[in-house]
This record gives sequence, structure tokens and C-alpha cells, in this order.
Amino acid sequence: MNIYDIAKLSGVSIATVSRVVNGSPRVSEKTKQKVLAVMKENDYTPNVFARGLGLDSMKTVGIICPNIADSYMAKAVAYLESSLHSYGYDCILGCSGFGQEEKQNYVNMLLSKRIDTLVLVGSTYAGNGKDEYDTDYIREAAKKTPVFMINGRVRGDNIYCACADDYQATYEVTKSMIRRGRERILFMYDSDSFSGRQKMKGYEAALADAGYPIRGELKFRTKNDIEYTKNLLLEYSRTLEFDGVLATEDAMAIGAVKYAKVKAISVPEELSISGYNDSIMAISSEPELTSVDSKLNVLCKTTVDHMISLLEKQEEIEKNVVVPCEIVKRCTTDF
Amino acid sequence: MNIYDIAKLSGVSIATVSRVVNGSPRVSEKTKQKVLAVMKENDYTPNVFARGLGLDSMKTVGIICPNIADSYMAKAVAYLESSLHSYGYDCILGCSGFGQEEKQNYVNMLLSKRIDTLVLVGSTYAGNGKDEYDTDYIREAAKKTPVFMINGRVRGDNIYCACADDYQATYEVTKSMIRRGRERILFMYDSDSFSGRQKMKGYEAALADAGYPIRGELKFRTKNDIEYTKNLLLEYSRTLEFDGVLATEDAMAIGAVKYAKVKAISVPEELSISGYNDSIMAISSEPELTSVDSKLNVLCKTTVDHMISLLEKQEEIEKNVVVPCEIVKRCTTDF
DNA sequence: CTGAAAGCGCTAACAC
DNA sequence: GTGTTAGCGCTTTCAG
Repeated sequence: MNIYDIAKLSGVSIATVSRVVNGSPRVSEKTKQKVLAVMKENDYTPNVFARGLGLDSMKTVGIICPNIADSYMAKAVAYLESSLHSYGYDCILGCSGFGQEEKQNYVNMLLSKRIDTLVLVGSTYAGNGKDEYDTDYIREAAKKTPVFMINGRVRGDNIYCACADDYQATYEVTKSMIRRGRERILFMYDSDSFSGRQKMKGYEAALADAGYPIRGELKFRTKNDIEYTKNLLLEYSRTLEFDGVLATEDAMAIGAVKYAKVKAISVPEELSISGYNDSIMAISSEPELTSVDSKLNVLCKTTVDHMISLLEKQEEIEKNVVVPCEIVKRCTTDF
Repeated sequence: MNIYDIAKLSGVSIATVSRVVNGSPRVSEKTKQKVLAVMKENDYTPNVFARGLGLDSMKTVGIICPNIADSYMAKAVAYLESSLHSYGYDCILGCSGFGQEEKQNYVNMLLSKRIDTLVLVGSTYAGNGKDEYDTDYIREAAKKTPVFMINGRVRGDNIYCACADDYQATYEVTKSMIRRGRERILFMYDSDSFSGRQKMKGYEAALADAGYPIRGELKFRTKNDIEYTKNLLLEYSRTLEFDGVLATEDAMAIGAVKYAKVKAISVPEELSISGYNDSIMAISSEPELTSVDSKLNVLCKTTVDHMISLLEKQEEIEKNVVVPCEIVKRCTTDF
């Protein structure tokens, strides 16, 4: 059942059917109703390929994240999908993992699908900060379609970034721990991503402002994994002393809680622990964790709004948006 | 840059270029290399729309789930995407929510995108069991494209289902609690979905087999939410007595843990609690929860394998696959 | 092994 | 208001 069939059955030309389908005003009410009736009767759906061929657009946005099973990414994709859907856009999803080559492959693949725009979710796409070349593929992509980054910053034409103010967040959590008398705060991180670097800077700044030394051994590199973190802490516990833990992911913070449990260290009395992203883990834990809400919903909403302005109204939009985080205080840092 | 440009630059016809692109063997090695070189040089990508128009397929599968922010769905989508990607398929993702009308809309929308097949993730798409009409839209969709259900059962041509054996899982957890001397086991659930019904039947069967009565007041309807469940339990705690909790979602089980904490009931000594889906919550909690691993990865893997058999080899495939669950025992039921 | 040409279903410019 | 027609870029017979 195609446009020709509908035209024949309605006794009009395909042009008229096309007009009806696209809601053109230049059709008489009568013919319009007639065509609509025939369409409904025959359960007609326009062929998106044919349409796409002509318009070179399919109202589709490509979303790439490293791993949708991660609750942060999942939340982001949930927001993006639902709000894009309300604007009539579909989402093609790609989970690229963290490898440089895979990321590039995914970007190229989605680009070849003639997506209207590309969204990259997660700090990992912003490179490790050492090498500008790491992000060349994004600039390359941006020549073909606008690129939107969620929580990553990459410079270049046609690239738009929305980031949480991770610097400020870790600055404040650290300061708050210091205010409560913590002197050796462990900073737990797992990558050199853009946001990872911001978080570390915030931590360092707060220490510096308080006149505390920045100790290399308190920068604790681990994985975003409960068990791994717990075991690593246990392993280092003979030599490493700390009375506060600033985790850059909730799972690491939970690892610290589990560690404390094994060592019979009371949280938060003897050890303050704060998490990040305010995930379900933070409230599943006992005690419940203070955690940074990185305002992902705001980031995503802003991104989609900007995207629509750009795509449909050709408006100028901000290149870099920064959204403040909210520190959700539970018992583990304040007591 | 289209096929004509490449043809011209290579000094061949578009047919030859097309053959090269599609890996046809009827091209001389020499021309093939020539064309390949020109393609690479000009960074040529075939237009998917034009190709789709002719072939009426875009190697794309539609995935619908109620909410990708839910960790169970997210995990499923992660598995599906990665394994479909390895077969060269892309994923269009839709998050439909739980409303009947939204579900139908999403299905129709994806169908109109000429997806090669549709995957429905989650028990909610199997209806509430009362009304066959609820699932008519799925049978309707199946007339146009094969439909695969993850953890839901719907009868009909061209519909293929893969389910976890939830009945057996709750049967065994219940039995295990009974064996440990629990006499009043609270069954917590939140919906009349297909899997919800299976779970309840397993619970009832285990009670019956042990010669215990099935008490209506121990079938506790709540929401898949920690705080809500905790508060509901507190509210009913004056009248409701129980020494075991069989939750059909991890969040409910965590709610029970939080409730026990408020009431100073020791877990698992005084109260056994088991969760479901073996999510990150189960191990974030203190104590860590026994939980049912519903083998989502196996479900998804099987589904994709079958899908490929059907789509690419036209093979007959099983209509209903049932995968046994694994009960991951932690301290909360065994002690 | 290669080329010419007929669609695939739709949109939009152009006539009437 | 409505119809005619020329593409959009590719695949696929059918000839050679």
C-alpha cells in the first residue's frame, strides 16, 4: 500500500495525498477528509525511506553512551528519549564501551545513518585531557551533523556541551568534611576523564584553601565497582590512613562502606563517606550516603531544548552550559 | 558524494560500484581495488535511505521497554544492543511507560520506521492476564514484523517469547525459607504482570506443598520503591506479623531492610528477606540480600540468536523459551 | 565481468 | 486547489 494506491482509491493525485499526509493547508476540507478516510481504511503508513531520501532527514537522533547498564547513562538516555520523543524525534542507541576505536566506529556508524544530530553521553568522550587528537573524531563528526555532549567538554565548531559543575561539587563536599574536622580525606577516582579531572581539581582547591597539603597517596585510583574498591582498600589499609572518603562514583563509596564494615570502623562517626550521582545505591546502603546529585535531568533537558532550537528554528545557541550540582546530605558527612 | 560520483571517478558504471559496495563476487579484482580506493579517498558512505527504499530493510531492530532508567531494563537493552551490533544491526529505542495507549503508540511508531523486527522488554507488555484484548496490538504488529518478547508470554503467529522461570524461583525461595522455619512469609508484589502472576503462583505452591495456608493478608501489594515500601510496612506493622519477606523486586526488599532497621528487627536472625533481579541494590544493602538472578543475559542472548536465525536464515525457531533462574544466596535467608 | 535502465515511494517545484 | 513531473541514491534484472 503506497501513495499511488491511496491516490487511486481516493480519486486524486499523489501530490494531493502527499499534501494531506504532511498537513499542507492547500487542500480542500472535503478532499482531505476523503483521503484521510481511505488512508485509515487501508492502514496506510508513508514509507520513511522514500521520505528520507527526498528530505535527507529522518527525525532521528543518535545517542551514544559507553554502557547503558550504568545507572547514570541509563538515566540520561531515559530523559533524552522521552523528551526527544515529545518533539517527534526517534533515538538510535549505541553503546560504545570505553575504547577509542570503538567510540570512533560507533560515531561513524551513526553518522552513516543520516541522523539529524548526535548526542554523546558521558565524560569519556571528552578524551583524557592529554591529547587533543583523542577528540578529533568528534570535530570530524561535527562537520556533518551537530554534536551535543552531556557532561564532557570538547572544543570545535558545531559542538555543544552541557556539563555539571563537578569542580564546585567536590570543592564543597571536601570543604564540608574539613569543617567537620576531617584531616585525611581519600579521593577515589577511576579515570582521567574530563569530569574526573574537574572533580580532582575541586578536591585539591578545597584542601589548598584550608591550608592542607595535597597528598599523592590520598588520591586513590580504583574501579567503579563495589567489591574491587573494598578489596583494594583492605589491601592498602595497613599503610593508608584516612578519616574521610570522597568518592567520584557511588559504587566506590559503597565499597568504602563495606570496607569499614569489615574493619569495624563506624560510619560516619569515625569515617565520613560521600558518594556521587545520587544513585539508588546511595539509599540502598546502610548508612545511607551523602551523594552529589549532578542534575542530569537539567543537563539533558537543556540539551534537548537547545537541540530543537538549533534544528528547527536555526537559532543561535550557547556552546557551553554549566549546571550546578546539588549535594544531597545524608548522615555520612554531617553528624 | 554519491554512487554516481564514485562511478565517474573510477571510470566504471554505478552498477559496478554497487557490486563492490555489496561485496558481489562478479567484479574483477582490479576494478574492485580501483573503486575501493576511490571510495576511501572520497570518504564515501552509501545513503541508507536509498538503499532502504530498494531493499525495504535497514538492518534495524526496534526495542521497546517501559523505562530504561530501571536497572533490569537497562541491563536487557545493554545485552541486546551489544549482541545485535555484533550482527550488524542497529537499535531504535523507545521507552513507552506502562500505559496501554502509550505502548500501542510506540509499537506503531516503530513499525512505521520499517524496523526488521521488534523486541518488547518486560513483563508489562504481556497484559494483566485478565483481558486478551490487551495484547491484540502485539498480534497486530506481528503481522508486519516478527515480535520478540523478553520475559513476557503472548500467544500469536510470529511472536516469540523468552521467559525466566519465575514460578520455580519463588517456589524455591519460599521453600527454602520454610525449611529454615519461617512460618509467615510476606509476598511483596507490585503488579499483575505476567511475571508477577508466575511469581505469586510459585509462592502459593510452595506454601501449599508444605501444608501451610495461603493467607490473603500476607500478599502485600506495594510499589517498586524503597521509601514507599518501608513506609507501607511501618503503617501495617501493628497488625501484620511476618518472619520472612519474599520481594519480587530488589527495591521492595531494601524497603523491608529499612523497615527492619527502624523497628530494630535483626536481619536475618528475626526476619529473612529475599530480593529479585540480583541488582546492584542487593549488594549495596547491609546486610547484603539473597536475590534471584533471572538470567537476563541468557534470555537476551537466546532471543538475539533466534532472531538472527529467523531473519537471515529463514529457520524455524522455538516459540517459547523458558530459562531457569539462579538464586544467589547471601546472608538474608540462610543463617 | 560490466553497463544501461527500470523501478523503490515520496517531496516539491511548477503548471493549470 | 489540484495534477504533472523531475529527482533523491541505490539495487537489480537484463543485455552484452
